[in-house]
Amino acid sequence: MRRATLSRERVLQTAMAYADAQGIDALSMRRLAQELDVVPMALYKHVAGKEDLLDGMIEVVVGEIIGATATGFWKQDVRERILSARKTLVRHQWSRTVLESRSAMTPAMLDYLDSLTGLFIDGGLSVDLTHHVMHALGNRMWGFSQELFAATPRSDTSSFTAQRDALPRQHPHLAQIAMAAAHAGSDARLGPGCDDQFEFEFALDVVLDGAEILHAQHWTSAPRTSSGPRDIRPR
Amino acid sequence: MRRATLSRERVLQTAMAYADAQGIDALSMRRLAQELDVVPMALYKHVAGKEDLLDGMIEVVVGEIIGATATGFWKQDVRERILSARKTLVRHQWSRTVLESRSAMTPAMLDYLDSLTGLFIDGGLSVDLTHHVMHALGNRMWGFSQELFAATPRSDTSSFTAQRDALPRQHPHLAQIAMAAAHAGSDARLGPGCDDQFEFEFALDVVLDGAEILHAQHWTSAPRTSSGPRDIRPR
DNA sequence: GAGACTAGGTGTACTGTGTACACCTGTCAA
DNA sequence: TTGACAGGTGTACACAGTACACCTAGTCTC
Repeated sequence: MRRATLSRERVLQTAMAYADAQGIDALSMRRLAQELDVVPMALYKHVAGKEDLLDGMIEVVVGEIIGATATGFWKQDVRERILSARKTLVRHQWSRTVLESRSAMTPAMLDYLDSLTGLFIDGGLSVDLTHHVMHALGNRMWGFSQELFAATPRSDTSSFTAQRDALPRQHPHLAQIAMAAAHAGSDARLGPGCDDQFEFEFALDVVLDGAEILHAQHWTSAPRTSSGPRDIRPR
Repeated sequence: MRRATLSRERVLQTAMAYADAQGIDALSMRRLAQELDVVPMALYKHVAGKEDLLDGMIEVVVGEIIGATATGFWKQDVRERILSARKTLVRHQWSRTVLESRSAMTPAMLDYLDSLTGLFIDGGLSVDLTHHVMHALGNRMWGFSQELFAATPRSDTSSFTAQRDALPRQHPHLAQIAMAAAHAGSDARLGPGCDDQFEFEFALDVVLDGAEILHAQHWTSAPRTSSGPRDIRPR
């Protein structure tokens, strides 16, 4: 008589669907329970708590990332793997925020990380260089970077237009960029004028190309002088 | 008779000190009020709400970033400015999280952004290239990147050591990196084995060096083919 | 001085959150 | 038949942010 009985699986799936539709902030234990036609505390039989719920959701998302077929070229393989990760994470907007908020790694995250690392090492990069390039990738390895410009200037409604008009005077350089982007993009605002996908790939390629150069130069991390890889120079 | 009367200034300062000491999660309107020997609602006469409080705190932190003295070399200027930002943000650990959670820009953020942009443009980089390089920097421009490896594997206490022992088998590539880092660093864990500052500067330099190369090549963004700057090649 | 205005601290109360804990109930093994 | 147990229920608590009505002390004007 019970409606399709609960399970961790079903809890996670419903939570994800809800977060997809209503946003991660709208997802509370109570709402989720309601969504499942169940009393809030019922969830705790399948999930240790909210933290565990979020961990579980991330686990599912990361598990959805499909591996790339090896081409033999590490750079291309890494590129495709990360763009594939991006596709997955973009389907679930909330995962960016949640992933960032997590402080411990889940098994699926470790798997992804390890396989990505493997692409570099198997491609011939030194362990040393691979390590630092992974750091350089940062969260980009998950398929997103901080879309900083997505943050529009303060929208106090009142001061907004004022600030917008004053922008060229107060922030001439930002105005230049905004206008250039507006020329190629949709409208004049700082954010939506940018092509997220393009920006992402640009940044990704800067890092991968840098890695390739350092690799070709047999770069090795100095005995921690903290001066970085300052030996890349054009020509 | 009133103890040193409240002010937005004092509210923000106290909030920052509290967050510095107790962490951002411990900071609630009620705790903050208590800290100021005042009833919670008193804060709302100086701050519109919690969001505004956080915005204000960020405003102060970002305002603390000191400008660099121009050397005439854009790359070095940018580098120093960002490392200076890093120094400031590192003093207030919580600012990383808060900055990321903000969805709108505050005036101080716009100022910083504009001045950073100016360093590129005044250095001779095209507006186009500057734009994309800013994106490539991402949050690194604020002095932090996602310290991904800071997240240790699940610490279930029980499964932790098990997982640690099994790591070389299940995640051979991560194990390689961990061992290499342990050799140079402190202990064998994935996180603390890394020198945060070094990693940060490495990543920063990869991006800046990439920018320099593209600049020297008179790079220009293709008519949005979304294929990125794939024309950097060693030799 | 007298009254009004006001900036700013107070008190109470409401909604929403995560979750501890005791409880009930249906299923299945012995 | 029994009784263990997996899993859904109900109540209750502490904590969050904040709306709203209130009080109070200082200042400004006549």
